[in-house]
Amino acid sequence: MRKPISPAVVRRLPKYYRYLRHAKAEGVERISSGDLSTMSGYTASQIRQDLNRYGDFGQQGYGYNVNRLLKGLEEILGLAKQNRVIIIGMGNLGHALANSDLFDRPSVQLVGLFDNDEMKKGELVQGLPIQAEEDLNDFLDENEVDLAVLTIPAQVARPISKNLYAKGVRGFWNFTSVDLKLGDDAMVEDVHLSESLIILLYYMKNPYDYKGVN
Amino acid sequence: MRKPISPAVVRRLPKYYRYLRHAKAEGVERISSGDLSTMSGYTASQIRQDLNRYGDFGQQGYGYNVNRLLKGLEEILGLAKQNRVIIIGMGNLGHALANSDLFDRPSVQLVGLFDNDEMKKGELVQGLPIQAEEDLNDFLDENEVDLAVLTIPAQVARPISKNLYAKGVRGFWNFTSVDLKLGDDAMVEDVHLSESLIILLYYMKNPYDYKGVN
DNA sequence: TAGATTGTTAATCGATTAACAATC
DNA sequence: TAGATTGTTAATCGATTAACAATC
Repeated sequence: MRKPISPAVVRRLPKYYRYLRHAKAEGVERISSGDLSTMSGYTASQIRQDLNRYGDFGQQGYGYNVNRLLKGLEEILGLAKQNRVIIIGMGNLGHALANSDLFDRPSVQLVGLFDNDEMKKGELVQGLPIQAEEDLNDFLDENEVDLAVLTIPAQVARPISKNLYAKGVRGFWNFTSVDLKLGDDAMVEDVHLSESLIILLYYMKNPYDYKGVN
Repeated sequence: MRKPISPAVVRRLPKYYRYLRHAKAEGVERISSGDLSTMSGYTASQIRQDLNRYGDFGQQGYGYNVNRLLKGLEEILGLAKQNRVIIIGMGNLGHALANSDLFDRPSVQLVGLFDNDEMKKGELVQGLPIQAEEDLNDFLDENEVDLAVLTIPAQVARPISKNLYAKGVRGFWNFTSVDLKLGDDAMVEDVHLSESLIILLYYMKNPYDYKGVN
């Protein structure tokens, strides 16, 4: 099997995807690594290296066909696949995510919302009723769930995530400030807002260390 | 002046801070790089390298004094300084952030909330009234603002951020899917939720590339 | 003192950039 | 064909790890 692809590369892929969608929206049909470099700030060399790991999307003397590369990236990024998603914790952040456009793509389909607050039970968000957390296990037994969004308090993050994992959930979008400890086949993507804000404070205090975003 | 510190190091600092706070909460008074390694998954060697860039927090044969290192990190991270913060865009996400505990620290003080929806004008969130965006310029003229949280639609991100920059704001916590183009002395920290979710989908599709969080 | 653990240099590893032949 | 631009190797750069002397 091919060598694992480093996180550095993986984190650039959604950016390439975004720039390409932008180019396409502007009617661009073909694009060179140089063009993408101008848009993204990455070097053309790096962009060619990155894309070349995944196949022969380019053509010498021509560049990349925008549609073809977009299709390729959608396949690579897993956007072609459908994932069934639940949100655990319907506080302000859970509501914000449920109501955002993040789950408008077919690749991520919201199928359940859960909160342990009895008052919220039955409230409709995006057409889905908020369910009690005590109903979670039954729900997981009866429905396939691929991905869980964790917008719960830090104290309950470990036990709830372990339970979800035991019930077969393998994708975790983790908004809690806790490092989850799950099996090797659990995929965890952290959004540590508190750390992100602290990093901004650091650079405001130490602008000398700031290299610019990207 | 010292060599600029790489983003890789900077992004680990808030984690060290979190682990230390956790250790302190459990009554730990001194801690070795080996202990921190167990907690964080980073190598002890790397932790010593990182901390050593900022001063002599450790002591041979003893390790690090938790309180002393915490104090040091607070200073380094800019948590000792007060920053005046406004949120632009009081949709679901703006509300969620305003109501979160992120702004409970003295280092980040919420001083203004803005939204262009007339219906929201005057609504109190955390004791602050939501103001119309047309009042933003006056507000910026009369009040010092260090940091702006951008929870606005992508289309208006560029002009609004440029305006804020022109009025002296230098810290930008950017939740839009747009790369801001501001002066070199603007510090931008992006939270690209859409990209974060796509990265999770990528790893769910390509678990072989996943190295575990941290 | 003996044991523990840091500070710091040197070695290694990996990621980025440069260069250019291949080729459309 | 001439020009453009990729694919890909080699060179460079930077970050991580290993090792161990310093020292508490």
